[in-house]
Amino acid sequence: MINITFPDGAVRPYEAGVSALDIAKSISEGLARKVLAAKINGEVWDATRPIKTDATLQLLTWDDLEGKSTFWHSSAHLLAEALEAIFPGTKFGIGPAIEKGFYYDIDLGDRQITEEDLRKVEVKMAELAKKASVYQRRDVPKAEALAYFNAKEDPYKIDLLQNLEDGKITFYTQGQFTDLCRGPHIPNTSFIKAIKLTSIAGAYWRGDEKNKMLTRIYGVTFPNAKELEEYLYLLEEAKKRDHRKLGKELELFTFSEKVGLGLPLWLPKGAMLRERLQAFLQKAQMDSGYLPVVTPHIGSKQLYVTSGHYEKYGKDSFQPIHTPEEGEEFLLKPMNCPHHCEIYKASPKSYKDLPVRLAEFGTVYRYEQHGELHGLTRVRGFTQDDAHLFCRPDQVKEEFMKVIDLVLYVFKSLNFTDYTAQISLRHQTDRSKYIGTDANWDLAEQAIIESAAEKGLNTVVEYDEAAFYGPKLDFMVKDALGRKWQLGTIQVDYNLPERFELEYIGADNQKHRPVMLHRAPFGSLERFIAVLIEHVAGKFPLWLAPVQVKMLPISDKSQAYAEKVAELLKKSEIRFEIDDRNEKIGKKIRDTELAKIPYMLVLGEKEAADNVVAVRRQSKGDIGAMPLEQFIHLIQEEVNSRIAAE
RNA sequence: GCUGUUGUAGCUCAGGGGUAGAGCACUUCCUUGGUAAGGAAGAGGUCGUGAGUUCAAUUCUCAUCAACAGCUCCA
Repeated sequence: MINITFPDGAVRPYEAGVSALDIAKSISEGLARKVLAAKINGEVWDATRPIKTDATLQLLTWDDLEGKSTFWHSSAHLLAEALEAIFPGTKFGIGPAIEKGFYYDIDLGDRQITEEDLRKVEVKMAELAKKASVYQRRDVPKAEALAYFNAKEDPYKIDLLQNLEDGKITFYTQGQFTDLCRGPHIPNTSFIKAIKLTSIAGAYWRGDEKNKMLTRIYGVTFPNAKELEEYLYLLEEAKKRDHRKLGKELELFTFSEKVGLGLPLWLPKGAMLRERLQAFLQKAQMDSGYLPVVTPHIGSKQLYVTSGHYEKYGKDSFQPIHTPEEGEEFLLKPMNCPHHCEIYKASPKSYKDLPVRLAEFGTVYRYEQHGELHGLTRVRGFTQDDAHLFCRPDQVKEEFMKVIDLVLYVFKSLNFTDYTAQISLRHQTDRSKYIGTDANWDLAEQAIIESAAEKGLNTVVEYDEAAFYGPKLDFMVKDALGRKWQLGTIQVDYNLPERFELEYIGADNQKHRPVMLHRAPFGSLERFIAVLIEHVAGKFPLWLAPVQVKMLPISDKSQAYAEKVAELLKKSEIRFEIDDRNEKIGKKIRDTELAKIPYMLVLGEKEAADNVVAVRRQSKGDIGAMPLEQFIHLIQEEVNSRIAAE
């Protein structure tokens, strides 16, 4: 008999050789039907694999991340089985689970696969899934494995086998298909109820462009049809919310080939949105003791040689700007921090002056690879809501906490309620690649961990993810469609104070080196606005909406009244437009609704006579007539409370 | 940067070896209309750019640029 420890701490005896599935059955049949895999002593196993020693057990279902990835990995095998049935002789690369689904890289020889073929493959997969083929695990000696794939003439699997140790090789077979695979897999194919092959793409073998290009088929599967429907709905919704599409429709920004790739042009409405966001953060920063600074868009190359950025990124960046003066070279600034270091140095600092918090909406230029440019999320010129905090080592934690507060305030104000924080620390053992003393690193890492804990953040710790110059905390937010985006970041830096020889005079009258914190709650305005557009589907909260109110005169008889109302709105700093086109009211309302403008005022002779405005709220409809003062009050209330749209 | 797909009016798109079409937007006129599309007329395009094949290229071929998707990258 062996002892199995359950997640709740309960320990129960079982026959040696029992499987997780057997154990699930002993609890309830319903549970057994849901089990996809199991975590045995922290390792994910097949639910059917015999357990021979004492172990801790956690059953994995569709609700667990590992359950899902096992499910999708098994689906990749099902895809392979279907492909082999339809296209005999297909060579297989790798077929892993990914964040949302799975893919399989295949070599079809001279054959081309089309979208229509995918539909056929889906049908075949569904047919094979119904057979409830068991995923059979088998240990295979290396020689036998090589012989198998030699016979199958599959060069990719042979390539994979070269790197595997004899005695640790396993095959999985389901139905007619056998694959080299570490596993684990779901009990049988019948769990896969809903199948969607989403796209075909090229991908190099082992991700190396020197290798052959394989065909990659992406897919996603679900344990029931409803989840697939939801997934398809989200895909469609994501398409509708795409910031590139909405940016064009709502006249927020554009690009011009003449101006250059990845260099966004902000249209008046987009610029208004940007300025509202900046004003919002500026106010919050002012309240938190930040000092605004302004620095130029270029800087001497020497500045970046000093900072070390030139050495690290110089070749891959915009090349230096030359001047008529021989030997002078300038760089478009890729970062604001070196400039800010020089501002810090402009006057001697006492320990009493610290922390010094320098803030700037600094526009930086980075030569992103051509293929990486994407809407506003990856551009070559963008504005960081940057700030650098210069503090004493003993102030790091307190400053960190304050920055966390600021970031959370920003998220809350913009209605991002679901976020996690990733703490990126040094490699656990290898410390060779980091700059700064161990004592300072320990201090900073502790500071981050403690502040995150004290703020009650939902955190993930990642080792070996720190920058060479210091540990960091990144905020990942989930948008309204559940997609994750990395936004704000807080980083500790020991490198730049060293390189720029920053100092302060301590209470001991000795020179000391300050610690620097980089932080950006938005990250970049471009990227943040892109995420915001998709999060709110273009329906900005009133406090950000480029146009808050659209006035719709019923006919030109009401034009004068609209202009009178306009005067008063202007005095109250409300952003409005008048639709004075020769159109009927229904048409004006429709166009304004589609432009996602929060409020409409329908103004006719009736309103003029009663001295009121007839208010209509975007996507809610008519909310009745009221005196103008009351409407203005309503707007101001909504702006001040930063209520989210809808 | 690599691979694939695409490039026709401001936008969304149809077409196709004999120099172009729709809807929306725009202009003018009629209409002065009450809570999601009133009517008519008009204007607007070297069919991404360059070269080749052809009597003839926007259409076919090649190159190039850009967008999109994927891969690699991101201070």
